[in-house]
Amino acid sequence: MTRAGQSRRKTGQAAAEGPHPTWRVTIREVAEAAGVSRSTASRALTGNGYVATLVRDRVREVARGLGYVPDATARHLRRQASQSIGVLVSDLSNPFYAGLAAGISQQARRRKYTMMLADDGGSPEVEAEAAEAFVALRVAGVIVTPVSAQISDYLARHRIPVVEVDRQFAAGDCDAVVVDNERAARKVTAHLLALGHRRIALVIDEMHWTTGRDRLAGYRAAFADAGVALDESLVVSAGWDVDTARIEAHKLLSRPQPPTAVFAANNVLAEAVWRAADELDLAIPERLSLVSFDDVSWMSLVRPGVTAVAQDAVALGEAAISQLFERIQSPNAPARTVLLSTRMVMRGSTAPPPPAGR
Amino acid sequence: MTRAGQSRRKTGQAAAEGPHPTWRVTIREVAEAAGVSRSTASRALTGNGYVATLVRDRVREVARGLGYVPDATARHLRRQASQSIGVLVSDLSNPFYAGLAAGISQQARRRKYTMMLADDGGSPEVEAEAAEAFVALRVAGVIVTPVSAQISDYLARHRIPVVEVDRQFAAGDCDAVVVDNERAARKVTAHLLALGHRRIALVIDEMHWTTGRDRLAGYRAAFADAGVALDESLVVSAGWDVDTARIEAHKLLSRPQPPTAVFAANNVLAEAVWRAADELDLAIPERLSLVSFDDVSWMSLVRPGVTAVAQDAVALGEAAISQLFERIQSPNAPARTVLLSTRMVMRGSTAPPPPAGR
DNA sequence: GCTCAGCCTGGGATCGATCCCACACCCGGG
DNA sequence: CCCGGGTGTGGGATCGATCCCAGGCTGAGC
Repeated sequence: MTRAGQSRRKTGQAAAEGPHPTWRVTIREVAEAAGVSRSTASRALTGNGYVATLVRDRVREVARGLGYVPDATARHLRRQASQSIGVLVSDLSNPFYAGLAAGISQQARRRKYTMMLADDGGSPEVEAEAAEAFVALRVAGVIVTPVSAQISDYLARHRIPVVEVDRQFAAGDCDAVVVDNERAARKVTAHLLALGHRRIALVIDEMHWTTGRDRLAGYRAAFADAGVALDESLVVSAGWDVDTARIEAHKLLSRPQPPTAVFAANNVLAEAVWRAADELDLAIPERLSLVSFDDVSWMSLVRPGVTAVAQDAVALGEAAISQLFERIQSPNAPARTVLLSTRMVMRGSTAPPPPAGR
Repeated sequence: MTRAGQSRRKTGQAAAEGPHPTWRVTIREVAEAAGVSRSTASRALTGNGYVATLVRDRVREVARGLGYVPDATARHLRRQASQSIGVLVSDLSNPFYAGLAAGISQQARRRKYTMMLADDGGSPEVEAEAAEAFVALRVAGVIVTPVSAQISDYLARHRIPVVEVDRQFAAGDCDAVVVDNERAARKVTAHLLALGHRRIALVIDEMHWTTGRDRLAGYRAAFADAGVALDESLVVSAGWDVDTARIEAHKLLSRPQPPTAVFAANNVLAEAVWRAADELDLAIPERLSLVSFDDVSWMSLVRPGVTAVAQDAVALGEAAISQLFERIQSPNAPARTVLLSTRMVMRGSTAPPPPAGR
């Protein structure tokens, strides 16, 4: 068997070599087969500049016959403009990020852009690495759920348009698409307070990024609104993955004075609390009320369903990409933050606290 | 404000222009700033060929100072070898595909490859489009969950290594990583038969691809093994998304002679059946037993948990990528199909049929 | 002193597509 | 008859990085 690509045809040689050429077809082969110059072939295929209709059709026919696919690499190098965008999320296995990526992917395709996707697993080092790869590839723009403040700045220094989604680090310097975390958190906390709960725990991952900070602020604000004192020991940092969070939640729920309600700051934490409650045989909502930020499909599968703040991940992704394209169009417009609305989905996981818990 | 990139520096001019250059730094600027030729700078940065240690360090220092990031586009064009792989899945919002992508992404990063991801939504046209984009980008290889037989052939014709995952269309001509669908399906069906079920429905999406065909075959084989006659009307094509499948499942479960057990051929269908059973107030497992192919997280959150065939999507992705790299290394080795094992996870969703249902 | 090998550097071609520019041709109007 | 505008084509430079090759230099061996 001949090793593929071993023997490259001499340039200038006739290009007719059977139905399946030994080597990748370039515009040169197309031009030769059609009996025109590379320039003419290029014009015929791209549609830029004058070409006789007859010639254009012939060239296109020949190109199709040879299975010619223009080399995007070469085109981008010459045009100095790439047709791909970079997308950087924290965890593809999390349905929220997966939905985000799905939305972006769909819209990118509609605009004839390809998507480079990286998953940083929440690590700033990996994030930086991925950003460098995007710079190296000269992507047209990047959509990122940032885990460090440096990333947007780094990309901006390299003149790559950036849109931050979900979280926002470079407010004012960089476009962003986020939801009103504070407002939504305030509303669900108020809901629990209105039901009569006083010992409401907040299970959260971090409290410095916009998501964590604002959800915490909303939770606090709801207490202030209701004139209820807040027990700071009920704000629990529970880590990033289900397993560690489950252990933390377990501890929280087995305290001498356990909370009567839990507000989980995202879907992973909600899953952890759900599992912990199950381990401890704490009936929801009779013994424990639960609300979640981020509505994912399992929350409507379990009984009772989990009351949650729904943010449409797909819509978030779509908004991010349209923001990105606007930015690409007008690089010097002032930075803009788009605020998407959330919806509170009432299900069965909340009820007044048990008498003993008051 | 000056429009970015408007005024390009004359080549040959001194490169020292403040901390943040107006334009993207190329190897030419680095070379000039370090007082060497482009060739030497290239050798210094890549480490190929002779460079004096002193010079090398100086060039690297300068490059770092200028924030030089080599243009991957140009490098690939010259080297005729790309550092990205293409990944094409059917639906990123489905946790199975998301997990697959996550596994691939992680391993790709370890090998310093970037990942182009496309989501074809199950459409052969979109799949073909994406494949063409991958060819245009001259990716080093492609991992695909195929929806048509043409795709692998098309990519192969363009000399791009391909690995089919989950489903397999081009058996023998193309590497693949799959699970033993028939065996697993046979086992879970046998489990239901052993419990005493006779009216066991198979809710499935399609029956021509390897996944559908083999799961169906396994289901059939289990009946044959048990010497039980199979009611063909219990094999139901329920479509691709939760909503249409839920409607089909609803119809199935409200038949005059409903099944006492359902084998759902994937996680989407299992969700649909679960929801339909809930709508009809059919207690699981008392009135209806349920098993699923594909174990996703909600199946251990609901009560009772869903008995399922677990296939590790992340591991599948990792196997696919290592297979792909072997293929890139030795393009002419014979095609290989890797069979990953599955695990049957017993939970509470199966029980003997109700007396009336026998 | 000369040669030769090994070290080190720079010039220029190259990858594939694009695009500017020069030029050729045709036709109508002055 | 000549000129100019519109149409159509090809040559060659270009994008940025790489890499082959020629050639300069040094030092050791004869």
